[in-house]
Amino acid sequence: MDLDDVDRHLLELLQSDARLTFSELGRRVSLSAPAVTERVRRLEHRGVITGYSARIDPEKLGRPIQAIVRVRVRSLDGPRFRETILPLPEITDADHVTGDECWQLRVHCRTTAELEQFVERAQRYGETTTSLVFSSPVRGRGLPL
Amino acid sequence: MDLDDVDRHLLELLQSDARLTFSELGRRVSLSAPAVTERVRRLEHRGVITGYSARIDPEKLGRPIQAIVRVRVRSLDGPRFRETILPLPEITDADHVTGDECWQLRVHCRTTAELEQFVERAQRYGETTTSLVFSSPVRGRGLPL
DNA sequence: TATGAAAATTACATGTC
DNA sequence: GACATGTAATTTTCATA
Repeated sequence: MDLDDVDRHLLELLQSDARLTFSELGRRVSLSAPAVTERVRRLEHRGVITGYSARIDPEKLGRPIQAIVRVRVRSLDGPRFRETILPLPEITDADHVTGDECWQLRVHCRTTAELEQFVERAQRYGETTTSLVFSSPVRGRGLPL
Repeated sequence: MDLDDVDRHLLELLQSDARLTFSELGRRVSLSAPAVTERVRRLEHRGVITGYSARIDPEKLGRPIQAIVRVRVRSLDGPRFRETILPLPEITDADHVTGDECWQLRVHCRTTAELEQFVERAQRYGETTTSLVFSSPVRGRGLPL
């Protein structure tokens, strides 16, 4: 995926502040704004950059309970699990992984009662293991460039 | 954290595209650009918005191996684990959780050999369980508003 | 590099307590 | 009247052909 040093620099800058203007990016990488715009467009187009998002504190949105729920989904239940569980809005991340606890979900709930209810629903598709998150010292840290 | 409907609307818009201009946000929520700017600044200042970041495809950066590594860190080793493992650049997320597998790490490696090396380093602090990520049907989905 | 658009800043209006 | 929150007008900066 031949990225040159300037591309990598731009990715690094956008990873830490996605709202930097093209002009500002240009200053930081010593290029004109149009040149930067073109590079960023290309990075988007090639799928290197897949989007830009605001990070929001779940607590401030009234969802202080964060948990990681692992589910040993029985193989026949896979499709139904995907259809009914993955769209639930309290899920922010869902990974399909190796091992027999084959799904791993990050959920953000308003209360422990809501978490209990979520786990009960997930349990219809297999055994679950739930860990409450105390803290996340690293969250969405940028990849090295 | 009293957020009104406009705040929620702005958060939703910025969650799905953090590069929208204030003018564009203003159009979408039927408010003037300065009014929107003021609201967004307040949301940032109150810590509701904690930042803006570009999402980048790890594969396109030459890191196709993604894994979730759980570590049963022995309590005395906690501080050293934080100091030496958490800063490793292949980690994008680290959660401290309940249960005896008390740390959960998401790592992105260039090769399985690199993952092996990572796991060996982590193992100095306790037993590990590693799951390779096949796919992540939900990644960083916005919270409901 | 030139243009039209957007951002920052200032001044002023409105509504609520 | 004081405060929060909005609009309007102006200048500077930015996006883009």
